[in-house]
Amino acid sequence: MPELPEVEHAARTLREWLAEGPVVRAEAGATRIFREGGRRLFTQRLPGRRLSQVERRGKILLLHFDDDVGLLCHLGMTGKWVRRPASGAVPHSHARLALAGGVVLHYCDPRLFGRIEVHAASALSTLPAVRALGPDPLIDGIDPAALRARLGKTRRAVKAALLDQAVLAGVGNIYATEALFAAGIHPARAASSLSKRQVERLAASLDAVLATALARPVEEMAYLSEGGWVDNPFLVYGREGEACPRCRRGVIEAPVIGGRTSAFCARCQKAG
DNA sequence: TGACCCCTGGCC
DNA sequence: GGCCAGGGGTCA
Repeated sequence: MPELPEVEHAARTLREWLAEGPVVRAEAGATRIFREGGRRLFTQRLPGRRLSQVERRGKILLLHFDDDVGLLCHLGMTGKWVRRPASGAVPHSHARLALAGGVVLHYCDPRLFGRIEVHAASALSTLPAVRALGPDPLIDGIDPAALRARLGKTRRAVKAALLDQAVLAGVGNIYATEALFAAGIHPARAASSLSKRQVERLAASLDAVLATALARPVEEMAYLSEGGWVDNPFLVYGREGEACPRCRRGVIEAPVIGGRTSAFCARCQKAG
């Protein structure tokens, strides 16, 4: 999926699109995107509602509508919202919001790993899935001391720990990989073994990597392009076998850590 | 804490 | 035809 920068972009886009007018019709396919009862609530509660706010917490989108109607949307791996000027066939469209004026917003998700839930808008921020999230780098900032406290609790690989949404909300496989490279930390290092200085470097690297991604033009955001990105914008992610862009002498290795493909330069990122 | 599973599509 | 994929949930 989309990680924090891509979900933030989705939030900004939805904010813009939903300002065009109230929902006049809501349709939903019988897919597991909706958990029990969610599909019926979606089609019944959304019509007539006007958006008041779009929040992003980590990789979770929270849409607030009037009359206390709320949506929680997680894009999973391949979920995205697309806007079409009129109704018509859109591949993998599982939910639709037709707006006054004829525009239709489609939630498309080929792999069906995403989810949409209907809740009271006033209850969105206290949902268990939201409360379980750690600090959000964009909203709360990354406090090195707090990050160190959380990483210090586990001997898991630091790469795996960074993917834990209770540690930092919104960081995913790509940006964890890139930040560890920027900080010169081996992804398999035990999280609790990092020094104060290393965690400070990691916090700064996470900040920088996410800021760079947020500043990237929309059309270059990886998850938006149809067949992957045209030019891989990352330094080590997806570059197995290439020369290290920093030292030029190491070769990028791509081991699986914590069940996900990582990438690092063994010369720049010592196992310690 | 790691293995496995959920799905489909794109690429080699 | 097999392998891989940015998500997370569950189970032992």
